[in-house]
Amino acid sequence: MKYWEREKQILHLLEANGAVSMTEVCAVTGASVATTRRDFDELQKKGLAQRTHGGLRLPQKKEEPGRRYVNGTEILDDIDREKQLIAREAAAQVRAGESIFIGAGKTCNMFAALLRDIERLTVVTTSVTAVLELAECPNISVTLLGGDIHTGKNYIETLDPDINHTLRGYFFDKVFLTVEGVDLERGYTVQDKNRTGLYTQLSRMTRRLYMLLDSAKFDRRAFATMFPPEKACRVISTRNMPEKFVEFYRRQGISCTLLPIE
Amino acid sequence: MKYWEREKQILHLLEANGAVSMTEVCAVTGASVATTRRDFDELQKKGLAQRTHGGLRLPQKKEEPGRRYVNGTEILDDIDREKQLIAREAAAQVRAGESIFIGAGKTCNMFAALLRDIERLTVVTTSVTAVLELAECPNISVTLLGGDIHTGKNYIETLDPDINHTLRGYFFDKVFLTVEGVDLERGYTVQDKNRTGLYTQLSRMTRRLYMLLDSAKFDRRAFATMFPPEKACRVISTRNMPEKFVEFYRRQGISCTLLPIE
DNA sequence: TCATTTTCGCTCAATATCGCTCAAATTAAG
DNA sequence: CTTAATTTGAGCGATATTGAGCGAAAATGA
Repeated sequence: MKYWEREKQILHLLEANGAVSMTEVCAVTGASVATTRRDFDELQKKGLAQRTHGGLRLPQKKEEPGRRYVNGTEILDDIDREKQLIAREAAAQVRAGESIFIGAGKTCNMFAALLRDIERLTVVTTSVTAVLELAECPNISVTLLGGDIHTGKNYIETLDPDINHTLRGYFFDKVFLTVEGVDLERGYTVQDKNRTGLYTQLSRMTRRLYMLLDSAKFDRRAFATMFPPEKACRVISTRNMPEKFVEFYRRQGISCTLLPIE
Repeated sequence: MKYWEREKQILHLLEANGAVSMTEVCAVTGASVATTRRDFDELQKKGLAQRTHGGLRLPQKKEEPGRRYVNGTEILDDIDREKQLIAREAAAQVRAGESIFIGAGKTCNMFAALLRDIERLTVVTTSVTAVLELAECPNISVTLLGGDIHTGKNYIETLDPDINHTLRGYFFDKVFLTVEGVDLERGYTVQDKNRTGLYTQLSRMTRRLYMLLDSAKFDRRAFATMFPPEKACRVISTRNMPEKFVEFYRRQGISCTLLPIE
């Protein structure tokens, strides 16, 4: 019997019972204890199981800090479904060879995860979680702007009040941002005032500023105002966008993509 | 029998069972082991299967990009056990209220994960993976230096050739670094030359420069030289450190902690 | 606490498989 | 029909896997 057959059987037993004994496995696979021991070593080295005295058990999945951000693109509710649709539409706008900026937020994480196959892409971001989605892509050059670490519910970002020095000399084909709220009087608002400087600067460094807005953002006001709603060049949202916003963007001549909810 | 016929049969068997043995395929296709071996090579080169000893199996489900870095503190082998010991000893050196720098590497990730309960800690780092370990700690102020993203086997780091501007004005109580290799003639060496500038600068910005060295580092040379071995203030390693290094550090009067392997 | 039993880690020999080279066979081209 | 190119099969030393034995460490039970 070959190794992969034994491995399959062992893992099968493991998933069924949560743990298996050495003798049990030997009986099932027909291999000697020495071989089974080596198999256990192998499984442990792969991180698929954990050795104990006389057997093997499933690795206890510890919910360590920081771990949860790695599933920051999971779809958990209806709003997340909207975010996913918006992210997909945004990713369809990106072409090979472009230079883009990605903001911080769950929509932006989802967006980043969809860019992996685009050739010769240059990405600049303040989102540590977006970096995780793209770090291993050899076709993508990723630059992370430095600063103090701030955590949101679904993302980690860097914030630097003096970031504008670093940005000098850059130009982006497209900039993709999310915000905490949009309001027709106050405009786009975010929770952290240190973000307003960066985002305002970015709006001057590109000709295509995309705002990614799910329906939870409308008529909400966060602490700090960034810029008025007509500053965005393009808005990507869903058909859940309130009528008065649709009306407003249309009057301002701002291209507004309203995706159908499946 | 032609190649594509065998290929079709092999793939069919693979999809049915998840894996096939060499002899099994030989029996079915009627070809010799040498030919079957070549077929296996071909399938692997095309990415349609993965070779193992004695057979072929389906390519294991690729874990999503970024995911693997989140388990960047797992202990998988003896060297990792050393790293964990070294990280624990290093963490014991850190006091509440201090300002420290953490380098990039698996040892540094483990080290960072052990700092979560220290009060009023200020951490500066270039390691994105270390940030993940500390991001959610309200008692720790984390600053991530910006730059281009580079990935190692167990870590993600930022590299910026002009980083020294950003560092101006900082002072660290302690700096914790790892390297790719130590050599008595060449000193500490790293793979990426852009790291040497930062690390050399750091050695001037603290009175306590700790080098975290597991036994895989000794007598290895990486591409770029940083600084001579006597530049470190303190070395944390294990009793596996070769005698000539022990001797060297002792003669230089460098404090050298050699942890017992459990 | 101490003795017994099981399990562990290690080494060593036997076996199977691998990678490689070279000759034979088949196919393709002139 | 001849010749070159490709594919196939076999042999051989090197490497990897396997199973058994043995002393040490760990779990078990009185």
